[in-house]
Amino acid sequence: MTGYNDVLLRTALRSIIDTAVTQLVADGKLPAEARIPIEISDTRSPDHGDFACNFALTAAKKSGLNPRDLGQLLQNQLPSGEGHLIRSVELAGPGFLNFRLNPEQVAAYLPKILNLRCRFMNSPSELPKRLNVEFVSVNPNGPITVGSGRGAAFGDTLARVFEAVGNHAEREYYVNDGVNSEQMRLFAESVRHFILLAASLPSEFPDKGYKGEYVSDVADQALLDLPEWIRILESLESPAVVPLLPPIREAISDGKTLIQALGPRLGQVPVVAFQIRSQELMIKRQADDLATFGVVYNQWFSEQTLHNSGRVESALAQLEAAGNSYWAPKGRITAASETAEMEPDDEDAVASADPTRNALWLASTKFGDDKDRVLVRTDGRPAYIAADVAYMENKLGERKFDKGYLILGPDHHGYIGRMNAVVQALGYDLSRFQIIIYQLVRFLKEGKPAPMRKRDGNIYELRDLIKELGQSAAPDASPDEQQTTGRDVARWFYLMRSHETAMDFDIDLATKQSDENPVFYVQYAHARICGVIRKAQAEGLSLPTQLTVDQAALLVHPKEQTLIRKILDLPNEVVRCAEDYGVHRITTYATELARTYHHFYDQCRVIQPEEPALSQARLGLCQAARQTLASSLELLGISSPEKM
RNA sequence: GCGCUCGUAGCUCAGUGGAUAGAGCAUCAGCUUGCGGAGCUGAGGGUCGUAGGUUCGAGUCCUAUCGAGCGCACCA
Repeated sequence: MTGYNDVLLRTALRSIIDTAVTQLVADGKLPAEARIPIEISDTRSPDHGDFACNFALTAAKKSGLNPRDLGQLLQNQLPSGEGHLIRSVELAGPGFLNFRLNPEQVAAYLPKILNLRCRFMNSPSELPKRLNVEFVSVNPNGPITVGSGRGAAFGDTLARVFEAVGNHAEREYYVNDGVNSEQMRLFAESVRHFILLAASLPSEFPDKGYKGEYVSDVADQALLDLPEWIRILESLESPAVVPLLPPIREAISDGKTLIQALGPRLGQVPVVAFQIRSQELMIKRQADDLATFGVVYNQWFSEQTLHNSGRVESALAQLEAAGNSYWAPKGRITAASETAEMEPDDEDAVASADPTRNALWLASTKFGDDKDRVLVRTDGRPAYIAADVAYMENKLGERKFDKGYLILGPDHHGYIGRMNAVVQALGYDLSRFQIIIYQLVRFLKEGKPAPMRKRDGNIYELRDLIKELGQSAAPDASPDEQQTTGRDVARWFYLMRSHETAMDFDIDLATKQSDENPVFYVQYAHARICGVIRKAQAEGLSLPTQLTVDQAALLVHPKEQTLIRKILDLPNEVVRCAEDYGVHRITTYATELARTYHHFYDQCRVIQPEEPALSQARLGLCQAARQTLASSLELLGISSPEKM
């Protein structure tokens, strides 16, 4: 079985050097401490060769030699010259070893790449892991905003990267649908207000209610789908709603709306019914928007099911049994490094005197959190974090994921301490849980920050951004094509920067100058290759899906060599991304690969009837470049057009 | 006040402890009787916020400091 490690040029070099060092140690020329991990790096300029190694510098002290002498020793030990991967080794500067490779040896990797097709494969030495990536998870009382877009693009691409290196990655969305949520009730009351208004019934807009356009959208939609109302009202099992059922049933066959069905009796529909229906509609809207963005979840996990199934209760019992929670009055300060003693007010004094008004606390300071957290409030209702405890137990215990990742926005970094504490309080190793925080993305319109805050009635939604980018970048395209283009541009812009950096997204620039967009530069390279392949086939050349080593050995032109080496680097980049989550490097890589191809194209004519063998070899190189570009774009969730 | 994150070219940002700090956009100058010019070549542009420290070597690691953003609920 061929794994990606077998096609890594760097891996081969590393192993050659490692073997040489091992031999030197065995011969007693180096102490055993000199055996350190080998690093292969790019050279700064072609004058320095193809690859460099800093072994002599890093291992000098441990070997008791000066770097130049150590470099000399290693240089003499390395196999090089005709027939070897390494043609020559140079000792340079303070002790770098610079390698020049034999071109035909490099070209021999091309057939391996072609055999792999577009797929990465798991390294045979490691078992695939079951990973869970939770991201976006905004409450079902608002749409997917352009702010959440960064988390959506990042989380989805990270999952793709995990899969590319051979793991199973499940994308998960946690739905905060707890029926006791005050925010959700307020959202339901807002929707209800719009519906009563539409029915010309008296209604007052709730205090601090939700105003955005999407709220009235949800209200409009809620009026249709009468069977859903039947289902919800029946599930309430309340005698009060029984009289409402017949008129709704009747209206279904007449094709009427809820208003026409109930008229003034609309006011008798309980708020909880509005809460369930508006929540369902909001979740569907979120799922639709994310699907448009290329993000499809394996699991929409409902918080309420944790309460209904008793999992919250049992998780809390588990904490208590482990001694990681305790009952104590309100306002108790438990931080170990205490500076400001809080004076209990009168109400606290009453609570302290009355044990029935104690709250259940998570002893999270035991696990490094800066304060203990309330699990169950003094009124007996579970706090939000109680469901989190059950959810974490469900992920790591019940569903047994090897590792859970939680992607959060910059406003949530306060969660790190408490969530890490929850994991440990449940008895799990912290290595099975990782929170990744992405930084703020600020949208500029006409040079000013574009408003996108929830509940200000002026929400900038992800769907708007996709539409806007698609229309301006492809004004003559069909709506479907515009949507794809908008998605491609948006995902690229979100992903081209490190998730650790706060970035500005200048919408005017992204729309006006979309022709100059780097995503088109990369996609154009792919389309150009497809054009060359089409032309070659029209001229009777066959597209090689396989090359022999002898055929590939013709590819010794510097631009061909650079292109092959760049192609071989993708697995290396992907592995790094899986390790440190820096998925933005894929965009950098794709841009570099596209540029390297354009350079090759400029100097190496592919289709040359008088040179059939070379044409075939170059066509094989084109195919490998096309595969690799398409793989990179696929990791980013961006399309690889064959024509533009 | 405590905590997290970030300060790199005019702008937006890359940058595995390594050699002369890079790309895109913007500015300027060039390239085509040939496979897609949405391309290629070149030029200008930098006190890597500041000051110490660690080491053979620091944009990168540590400390301090200045500046910016965000978070510090019996909300979810």
